[in-house]
Amino acid sequence: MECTELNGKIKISPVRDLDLAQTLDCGQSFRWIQQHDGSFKGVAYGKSVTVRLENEDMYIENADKADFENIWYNYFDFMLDYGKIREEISAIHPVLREAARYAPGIRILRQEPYEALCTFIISQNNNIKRIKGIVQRLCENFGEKLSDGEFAFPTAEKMSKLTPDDLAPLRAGFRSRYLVDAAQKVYSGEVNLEKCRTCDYEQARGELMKITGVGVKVADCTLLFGLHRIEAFPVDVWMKRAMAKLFPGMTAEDFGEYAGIAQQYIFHYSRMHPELFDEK
DNA sequence: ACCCAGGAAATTC
DNA sequence: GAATTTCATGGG
Repeated sequence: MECTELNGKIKISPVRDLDLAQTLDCGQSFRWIQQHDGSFKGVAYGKSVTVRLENEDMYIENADKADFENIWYNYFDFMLDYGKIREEISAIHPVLREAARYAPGIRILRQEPYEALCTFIISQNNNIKRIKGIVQRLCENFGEKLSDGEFAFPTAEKMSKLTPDDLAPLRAGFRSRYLVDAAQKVYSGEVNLEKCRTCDYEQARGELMKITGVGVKVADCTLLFGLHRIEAFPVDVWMKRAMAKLFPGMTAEDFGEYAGIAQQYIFHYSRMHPELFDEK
């Protein structure tokens, strides 16, 4: 994989096993917006960029080679061979093979841990469209304004000094006090996110669940999408239905060390085929 | 008006 | 302890 830089833009090639819509708009990140020309505009790690993919050529506007090496190579998880992983987990179950074949361009992003934590706190008993709106208002109200007018995700330090009432403009409802609690525990060090990257999985879950508003599912999403624990297997309402109907008798452990990637194939496949779950 | 949304806390049994 | 209700908000 080569990265070349030309006037404020980089080109990465060849890029395989990536589809921007499947990856950026599949409910793991809430900050990417598809433009009319098919490209995606978003902010991560305090950088506002526009990303497009033409065959195996990927272009990132407003980035240089250093950004690629420090941020985007990791963000898009380019060190993992998803073709090989897809092949491996397709052998586990024929329906999983079908789900993986349906959206082979899904990758698990390496998002900022604190952002993943907050966005999945917001996600509870909520829908993706409204989650995006709340996250956008959170950034506009409390994130650093970037040079192009976009906003970074706010820091735990900034949010730790707020009250739930300060978050009223987000219209996040009962989740506001959860966000403040998360910010305070992360900023004070009572919850150590970086430790959760490498420690025992159950221990990591327990660490995150010290936060009010974080249960098993939000903890698993934080671990998968923010700390790249790809063995994590978050089970939401869609996954509950999918497991009951498509994988009866199976559990997270049956999906192996790449369970989180399998989960995302299954989640996306299920959402795109709601008719599978009609009638009881 | 009713039901649901990438759940978890609070209350009740 | 396990099962049920409640929690804000918005869209279908």
